Amino acid sequence: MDIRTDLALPFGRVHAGLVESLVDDGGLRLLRAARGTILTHEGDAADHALLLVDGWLALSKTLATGDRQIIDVMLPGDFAMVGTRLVAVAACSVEALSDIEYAVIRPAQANGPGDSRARLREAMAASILVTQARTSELLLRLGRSSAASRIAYALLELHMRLEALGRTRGATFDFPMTQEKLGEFTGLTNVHVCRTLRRFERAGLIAHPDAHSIALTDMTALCDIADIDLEMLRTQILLSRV
Amino acid sequence: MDIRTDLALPFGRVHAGLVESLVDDGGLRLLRAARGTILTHEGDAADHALLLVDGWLALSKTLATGDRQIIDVMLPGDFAMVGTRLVAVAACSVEALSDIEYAVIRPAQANGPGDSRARLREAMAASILVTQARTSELLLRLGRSSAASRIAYALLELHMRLEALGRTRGATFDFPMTQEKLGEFTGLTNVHVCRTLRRFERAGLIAHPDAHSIALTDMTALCDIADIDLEMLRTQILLSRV
DNA sequence: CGGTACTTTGAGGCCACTCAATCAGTGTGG
DNA sequence: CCACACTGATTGAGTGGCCTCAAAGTACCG
Repeated sequence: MDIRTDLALPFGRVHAGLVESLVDDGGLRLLRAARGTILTHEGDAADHALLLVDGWLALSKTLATGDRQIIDVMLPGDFAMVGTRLVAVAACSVEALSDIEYAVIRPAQANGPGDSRARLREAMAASILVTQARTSELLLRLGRSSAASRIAYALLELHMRLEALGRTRGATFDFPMTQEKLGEFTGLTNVHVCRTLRRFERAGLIAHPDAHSIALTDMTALCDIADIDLEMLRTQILLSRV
Repeated sequence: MDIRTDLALPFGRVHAGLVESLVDDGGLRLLRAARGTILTHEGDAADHALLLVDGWLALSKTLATGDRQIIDVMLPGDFAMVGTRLVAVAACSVEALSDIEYAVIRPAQANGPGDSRARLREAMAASILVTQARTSELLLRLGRSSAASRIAYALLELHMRLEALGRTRGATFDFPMTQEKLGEFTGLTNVHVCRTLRRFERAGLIAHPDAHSIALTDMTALCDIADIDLEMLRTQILLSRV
């Protein structure tokens, strides 16, 4: 299946085929990276954006103590502003959570003339706003919610976003993150993530069809734990009110 | 608010006198609100932005349980995207932390022609990026830092931003937030904020010249606790490397 | 088949929370 | 001018959620 045509979905406005037309322009070149690759270290010189075409990717920040926090998980079709012209330094590290396919977007490319460039700018702007909404929501959870609530929220958010991309099989989806990474995302230790997931599993809220998949078997209960209004989440976090 | 075409390309400096020239244009009207006023509730219909001219203002989100998290504190000169044309619903509540003076910016106004409008769009785009940087940094702290570290960080960030505005007297500045609000900002209870502040005060890290001011009397120690690189913070969070 | 990365489970400890009482400051109406 | 209400700060006692440390267990891969 060709992911690239799905790019339009989360925004409702970006036309299918955006990536193809940009590639055809000679403006974008698709790159690959293996799981675990760190594309950018925070603090590196950077004034570009990334377009993730396939796979999962994490934006994270690190304290001097070495503790890391994932700021946002990017899924296929998402943009990330790694650096800007104004501050040409990467604010976050960028790490591949799975094998990925992506493109680097340089300022000159986004600023170029032509219809496909204009659509690219629109898609980037929309993505920035959605990223901000997701980050705010995560901030709320980290500040105010229990471990169970945060993990339930993370799972539900990812399921919902993947569903909009057509990458779920019912309540089941591929989940390339380790418990360690899920801990970095939810502000917990890998040990406590494990305990919480096992608890969910014993309670019948989730299941592990195989090692790299997860199934949300009782989404109502999970929503309850996560303190989520699904409809609200869909419009605000996903922009999928089309 | 249609900033989409501008968002892609950041973006010059905000010129002094921007507000004045906009007001003179008749495009903006200055409004006032008293401390404690909630300008917008999250979920309200909204497609406008705010420009804070004077005072402090908080953007916050609330869980169904009633727990609130302040996402960002706005200081004079800051913009907040309350809603966008794409998602015409307020993602955050907007509350005055002090008596404030502000202006509402409607999409038509920001999109208008003229040099001052163009500068307004630039300033808004820059402000969005800086807000995102601040939010990410806060997220890192909420996920990974102790109470003392978070509070030290909050105080240092606010001092630094106020200093850039010329609103500090050395290490001292007016601080209109209650301990309750500081707790909402740092993800702590008012009780624990109190304990931590008293501990700082006894250790000589901060002082209370009067009821509504605070002095950071040992900034080096505070930076140490907050795990901050001051220079890094200045460039990334403040954009003041000029 | 050894090595490595990841998961799982137990034991124990600490940080921040809750509940609760007191104190200080500020404004308000009689 | 004082009594009262109300908001906010302070401090104590006790609890619990999540962390740390540690040891097995499991899956994958060369």
